[in-house]
Amino acid sequence: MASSSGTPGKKQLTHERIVDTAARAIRRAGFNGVGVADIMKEAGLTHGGFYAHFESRDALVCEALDRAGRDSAERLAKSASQRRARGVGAFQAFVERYLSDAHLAALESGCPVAALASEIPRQSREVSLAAAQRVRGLVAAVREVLPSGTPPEAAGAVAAQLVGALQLARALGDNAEGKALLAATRRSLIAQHEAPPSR
Amino acid sequence: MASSSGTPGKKQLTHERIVDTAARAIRRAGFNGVGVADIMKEAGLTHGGFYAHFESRDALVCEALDRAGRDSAERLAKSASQRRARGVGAFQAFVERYLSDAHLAALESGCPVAALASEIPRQSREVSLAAAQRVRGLVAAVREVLPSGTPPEAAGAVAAQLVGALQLARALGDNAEGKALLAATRRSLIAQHEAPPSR
DNA sequence: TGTACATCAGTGAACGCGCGTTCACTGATGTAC
DNA sequence: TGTACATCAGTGAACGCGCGTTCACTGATGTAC
Repeated sequence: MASSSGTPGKKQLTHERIVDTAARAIRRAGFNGVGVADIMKEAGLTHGGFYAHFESRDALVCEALDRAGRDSAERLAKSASQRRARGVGAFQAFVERYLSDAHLAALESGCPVAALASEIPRQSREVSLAAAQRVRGLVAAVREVLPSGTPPEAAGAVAAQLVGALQLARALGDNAEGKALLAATRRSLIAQHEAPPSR
Repeated sequence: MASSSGTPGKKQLTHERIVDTAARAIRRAGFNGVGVADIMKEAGLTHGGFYAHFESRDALVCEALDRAGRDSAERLAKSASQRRARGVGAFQAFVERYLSDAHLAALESGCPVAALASEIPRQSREVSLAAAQRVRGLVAAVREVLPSGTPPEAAGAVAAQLVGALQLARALGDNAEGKALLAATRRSLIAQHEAPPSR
């Protein structure tokens, strides 16, 4: 009998590897842009074993969304906290990292909401519910860094601007045009929510 | 010999009907969510005749993007001008219509950028170039209604917020939660760009 | 300690299905004389 | 004016391909006695 809790076990490790691979793959290629066989191959397996790990492709996609959300939030928090250590406010640090040129280029390891948003309403109920949770997670993350004095309802509008800017910039291309849109959005957001005038 | 310019001719009429059908279909179902046969059927034809009208599926998608952009811009302008006739400023009218509950529900006839943005970087070169043009068109439309005094570079950031809000609201569902996000974004945008204090 | 058996993770061929694209054909319309 | 023929828009069967899913099987590991 394997350990039911505690250490992972071989199958669990494989399971996590598949989820991790899928989390990157769906951000890179879209919900329907990559097949079960591709994901398994990328994880170093053959496709036949897939259904020993997941009930369906959709079930994997749901797990992959969770993983992508957690993963991206972690990276973002880490990178933003480095910025805060240099005296930048929490909100500004978050915005500067979310709307960074690095995030523009990092589709595959970036925010899954930005990578997939317009496809969400077209997914199965199961998948779109999991994706809606990622949206709520992003809005909550924004709410936590809003400057004091900003009403918490503003979080949704800010999240919208973050997600939209990354998407429009990516649609324009990872070039001067896209980067200019990102930069303009950074400036707009930070100016709008800057600390009350020091006087 | 048919009229080379002027009146349409039967084939051209059919062509336009296919493009129109496709313009709605790709907004509803995504770039890859609807097949050639489905579109032809919806246009009242069989799929065999498709390649007499278009060189490839991608070629149709490009035409459909143009059509969707023009179509949506027209609706929006019309609806916003009605609002302006009642004394609302151009910027506010535009924002209120773009972020209306009606637009939230009208995926199929709404802004193609909001309907498709996150899929754009994954399309063929041909299609993603056509889609980037739609993004530029939207930014230009925003620029035209920016209140005087707002720097034109702000247009990209505003467009990002418009697109992002519609997408997040749709991801949350056409319900109270989605509508609340839309409403919060309307307020945020209008408050931020309101006419200079009347004094 | 050694043998026999059960379990388990993963393999690879096969299924039914829908896709984009091609092509030989049909029926209606227009033109030549 | 009437006949013969060319053109044209659209039809429907067929192609090769990739997908999600199923399943009989294999080889390694663990357990019983």
